[in-house]
Amino acid sequence: MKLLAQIKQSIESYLLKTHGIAEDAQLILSDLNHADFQYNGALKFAKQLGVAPLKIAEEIVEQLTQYVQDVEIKAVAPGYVNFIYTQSYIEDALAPLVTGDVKPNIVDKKRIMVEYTDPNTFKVFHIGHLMTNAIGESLARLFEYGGHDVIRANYQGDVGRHIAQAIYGVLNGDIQRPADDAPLKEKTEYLGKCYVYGAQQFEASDDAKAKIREINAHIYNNDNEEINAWNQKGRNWSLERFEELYKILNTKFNYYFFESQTAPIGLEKVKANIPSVFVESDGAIVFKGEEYGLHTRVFINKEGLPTYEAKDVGLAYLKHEKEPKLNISITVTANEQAEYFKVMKKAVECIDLKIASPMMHVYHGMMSGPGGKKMSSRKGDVVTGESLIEDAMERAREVIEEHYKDKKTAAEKDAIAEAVAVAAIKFTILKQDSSKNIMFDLEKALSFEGDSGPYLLYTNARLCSIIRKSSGLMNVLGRMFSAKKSDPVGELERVLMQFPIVAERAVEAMESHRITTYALELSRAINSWYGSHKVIGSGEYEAYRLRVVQAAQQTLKTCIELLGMKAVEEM
RNA sequence: GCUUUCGUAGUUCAAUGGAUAGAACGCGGGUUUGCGGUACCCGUGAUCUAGGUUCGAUUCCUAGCGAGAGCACCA
Repeated sequence: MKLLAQIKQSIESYLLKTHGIAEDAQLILSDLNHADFQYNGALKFAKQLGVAPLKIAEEIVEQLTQYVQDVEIKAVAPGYVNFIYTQSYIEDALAPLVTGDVKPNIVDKKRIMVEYTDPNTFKVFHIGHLMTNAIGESLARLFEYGGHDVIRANYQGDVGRHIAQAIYGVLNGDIQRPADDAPLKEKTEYLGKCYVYGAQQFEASDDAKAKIREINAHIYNNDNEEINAWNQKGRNWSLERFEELYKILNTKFNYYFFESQTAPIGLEKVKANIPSVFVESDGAIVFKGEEYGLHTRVFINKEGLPTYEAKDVGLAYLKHEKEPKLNISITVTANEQAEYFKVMKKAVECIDLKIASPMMHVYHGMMSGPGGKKMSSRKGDVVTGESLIEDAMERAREVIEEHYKDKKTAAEKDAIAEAVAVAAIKFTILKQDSSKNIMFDLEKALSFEGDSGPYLLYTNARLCSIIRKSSGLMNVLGRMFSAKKSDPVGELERVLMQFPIVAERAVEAMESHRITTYALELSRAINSWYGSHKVIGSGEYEAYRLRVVQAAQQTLKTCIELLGMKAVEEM
């Protein structure tokens, strides 16, 4: 927003000229009881300059008052500079909010790749994938909103021991195979069961362990027809099923990378850097992280096969080959990989600094159930990402069915139920600082009351309903507006004005939960306003209030979409 | 053991080193002829402990206690 940028710049130039301080003057939100926003630099520099903070604040106010008329500026003890928008400025500022033209003020545009979701063929899509997907997608949307160039990538595991374990299960387990024309979901469930069986046998029996190793070697060498056929078939089933899920989750990717592509590249890069970076140890090729305060990890195992580590080295090269001009290359995973990622990145750095420098790890906490237990895909007995989506949809369908009875077609109701279910799940994941662990309470996530995804959608739908009912008026709003009466600016208008500052900070800090928190606050303000302001039929206030409704709806919709949800107009 | 992340109402979460620590659920009490009550309003209640830095600490530093995660051929 122009005004904010102008104020920021004025403060910066004042500090530089008068006090010789080069400062990135951050304007921050204030408690609405005090002001709309504030600058706290006077408190920060008072000591350093040997001047009373209030005096500096007063000087800043004096400086700014010369240039700026749209806000009231006050210096307040002990040294805050408070800014309060004028009524007329807020009335004017509603217009760009209505059209959605408010964008964060990000100067430094970057090219950013975000890699997220990363499920493995033959395995179920579990809750961790759901989390990574929700977080990665909302980050990507945030970056786009901030004006950055965004590339979405998904790195799917289609080789490795887990496949061998699954195929062992297919060939040796006594598990009912689905028919050729069975739904994809049944097919992938079958593969999941085979994997669980194979993984259990791997631990339980030396004979199975040997056979699985053999199968794994066959996969890498591509030299056994039956194994190849199952590998192909299972891979296709899984990938097609994942696409169904991505669609439900409102995600699309620009690039799909596969471990089968990265493995040979990684193998070659690692081998080419022995012994300068990697060394042989106990029959394996390892990277000694201890020299950098990290730990040692195996990149090529005894059998000469690349591990996850080597494949990730290959992935780094593959990304660079496809997108050589990346400023930032983000990988979103669970925090259990935090230490791993440091070692892997350091190894890539030792090979080629240029490849490693954009690499950045964004990790999220682990999700646990109300019992506090880790949710794992290895033991079988778990809530999966798929089952969670299904449960949520089923619950949402009941409510929607109850609400609409036979007023809408089944397809319409289904679409609404899907949007509500996805919002419920994503909200739970995105409502808090994502690096912390998440306690997932199924009941609470699906609840339609209080802090929840459905609450945001409901608020939006309420506003849409008013807009629909006033469609005739909307067209003439522009010319009616200035001639009619406005309400005194209240909480809702002022919360709306906070959006640019919130969005800017969310983009810079890469923190989607700031959008969630704001969306909740906005929704509360909207519902509260709704209770005390009649819109349609409010006579001379109608035009102004409709504009407030439009600005609020547009802003809330933007928030909902930044979180990767669908802002349905009815629910 | 080492490394790492975290510790805020009864519960689940907020708060660039700044003003009276902000919500939701729960609990108690209210609001309807006005556009969607899946809403709104009022009340209730919290910064793990001990030091330190600072005009000022939930935030930064140190130690302790407690919880999660990682630490060699899985991903």
